[in-house]
Amino acid sequence: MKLSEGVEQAIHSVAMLAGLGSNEVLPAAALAEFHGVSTSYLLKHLRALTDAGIAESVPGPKGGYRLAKRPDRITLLDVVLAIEGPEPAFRCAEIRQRGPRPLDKKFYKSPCQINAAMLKAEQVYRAELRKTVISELLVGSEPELIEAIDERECWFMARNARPQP
Amino acid sequence: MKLSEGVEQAIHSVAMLAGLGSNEVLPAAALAEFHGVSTSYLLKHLRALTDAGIAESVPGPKGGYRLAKRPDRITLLDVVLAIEGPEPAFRCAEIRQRGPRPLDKKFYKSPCQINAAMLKAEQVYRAELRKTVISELLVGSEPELIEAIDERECWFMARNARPQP
DNA sequence: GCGCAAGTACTCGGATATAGAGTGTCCGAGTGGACCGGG
DNA sequence: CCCGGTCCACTCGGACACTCTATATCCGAGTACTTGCGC
Repeated sequence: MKLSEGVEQAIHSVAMLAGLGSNEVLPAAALAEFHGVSTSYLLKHLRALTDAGIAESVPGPKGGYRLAKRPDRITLLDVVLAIEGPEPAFRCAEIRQRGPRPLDKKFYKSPCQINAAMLKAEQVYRAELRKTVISELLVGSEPELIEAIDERECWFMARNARPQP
Repeated sequence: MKLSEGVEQAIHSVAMLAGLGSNEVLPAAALAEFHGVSTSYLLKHLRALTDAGIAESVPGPKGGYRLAKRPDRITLLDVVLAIEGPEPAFRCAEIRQRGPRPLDKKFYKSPCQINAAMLKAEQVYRAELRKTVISELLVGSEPELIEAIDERECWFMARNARPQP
């Protein structure tokens, strides 16, 4: 059980896009440079976010990415599912009916207890992720840290954010 | 985010071992046959369970596996961690400090909000898995199903379970 | 007949190949601005 | 000087290699039973 690194990149990117002014976009290359990751690889995940309706892309020069929804309407779960896919982590392969003398099919209508327990845990997991929205992520604990982060991001935004007509 | 299939095999195997009488063992080959999976691969996971103190192995002819603890003392989380490893699914690579103009090191003492939120969700997930113990898995909803499963398992046990002197 | 010892069959244990998904990269399609020529 | 057309630079989009983990397999170490021999 391991989430792909793309999830971390995607969440950070979404958080960054949340700091954009209205009618501003940020190119994928800038996001990649800011986080020190591969541009082409990040593009793949940004596209996944676009397909999921979280971000939207503007092609051409002066183009880039921006959020498609308000930051307080995007949950961590939305981003995770966009990158990792909607399927649950635990897939019951029904190995209980693969051995010798399998029971009658009618008995396998309801999922086995193991599957139910695992899925229940994952529902709780997802519910917890659903509680956190992107806009919450910006509030840190220490004022100094917030200020430093804001200063750095603003500096970078001023260099890379581009107004969209 | 995908749990390995070994997790499912391990849980089913532990549940099966829970049905053994005292001083009885079940060979890995029998467990593999019952679930229709590869014997050698299941052995790897059974060894992981042994290393984790969940099961114990008896070598030699008439040898096999049995639980090392009472079934009501083994949680689903124990099995999952034994197979998947103790590391959390979300590993923060601290990409926030990899770009240009990184902040002073002192600011990165505390984990970022994203990491905190993801880890919190995983704690909830684990807590939910901890609630379920192996012995609970045997109780199904429909009496007929329980009877049929018991009948099949007893038949298989009679064929493969081996008393240990 | 009894005891002992070597052989054998069966078990788990660890090291070794293979497959698939995650990771990283490249080239092509599309778009907006810039430049140049004509009116 | 103003307008239109062409060219170009920059963006995203999708198709193509590489790498690492999960999967599957094989061979070796150890043990209890079996069997044969000697006493």
